[in-house]
Amino acid sequence: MTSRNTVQRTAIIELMKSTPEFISAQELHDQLSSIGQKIGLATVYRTLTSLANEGRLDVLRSDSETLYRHCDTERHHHHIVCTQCGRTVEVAADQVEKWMQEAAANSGFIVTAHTIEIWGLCAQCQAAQA
Amino acid sequence: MTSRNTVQRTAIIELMKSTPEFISAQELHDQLSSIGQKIGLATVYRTLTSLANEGRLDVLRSDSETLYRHCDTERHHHHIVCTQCGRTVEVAADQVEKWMQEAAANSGFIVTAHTIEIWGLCAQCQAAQA
DNA sequence: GTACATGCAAACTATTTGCATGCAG
DNA sequence: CTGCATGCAAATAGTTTGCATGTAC
Repeated sequence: MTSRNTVQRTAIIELMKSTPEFISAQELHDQLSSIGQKIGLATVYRTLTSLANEGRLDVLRSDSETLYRHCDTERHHHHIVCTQCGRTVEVAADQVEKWMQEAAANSGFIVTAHTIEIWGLCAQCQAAQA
Repeated sequence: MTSRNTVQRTAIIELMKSTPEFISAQELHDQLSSIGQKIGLATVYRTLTSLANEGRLDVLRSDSETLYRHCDTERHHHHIVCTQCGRTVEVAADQVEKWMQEAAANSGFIVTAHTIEIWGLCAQCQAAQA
């Protein structure tokens, strides 16, 4: 459960902390390489998986790849992603969360995990399209 | 937009209609093969993708693979999947749908697509676990 | 000193694509 | 007959893994 404090792991954690958007393992690896941080792609994958398991990263399964983002442990939220420009905004999740629990309870289920992904058009792109 | 009426396409549609759970392209291919239906894996992928685009199949992105299920076009709904036994129940989505539109509107977004995936424990598996 | 983390390359999985052939319309 | 659908095999993309080496503790 306690992971070792290696240069690579630290570099990943720091970069994730300063990255507000979701990012793929490959992008992360590219960025680290471009700033001179020598690190193997496999290590990036291993570390991201480990951090996600520890709950330190949010995971988003996009089209064909897995995206990670520094997790704001304070509050749980979801995102709306603009399919045109990629702009992302957060959405508080309290209401849905409650709805889910209730809906599940109706069928005798207990909710243990969930993902909500919302795509749409942001104001700018709506205007651009008109 | 109008697809041709081939034996393979028909076979896939029929099998999907009689399959209540979500199923992967590979499983579908296996089943068709096992009942003597000769069909290429690539065709299964192509047809499933096409049917999903036409809105005739629901798509669920599971762990590392994509699952498809015959779509009940009547009403839009989501699912709760038991992580233990795989049992699946449907959940009407009206409320969440509305919540999403509102939440999006607050940020100037228009919702164009969404996925909601809920995992949990069904009554049976809760009991088995206790 | 010892076990766990890393790097590299090879392996793997799910899916996609190029191209020649078949069959629906 | 004409073009889209198919089958096969090879290609691809993202991710995982085996193994030798490095290093945190």
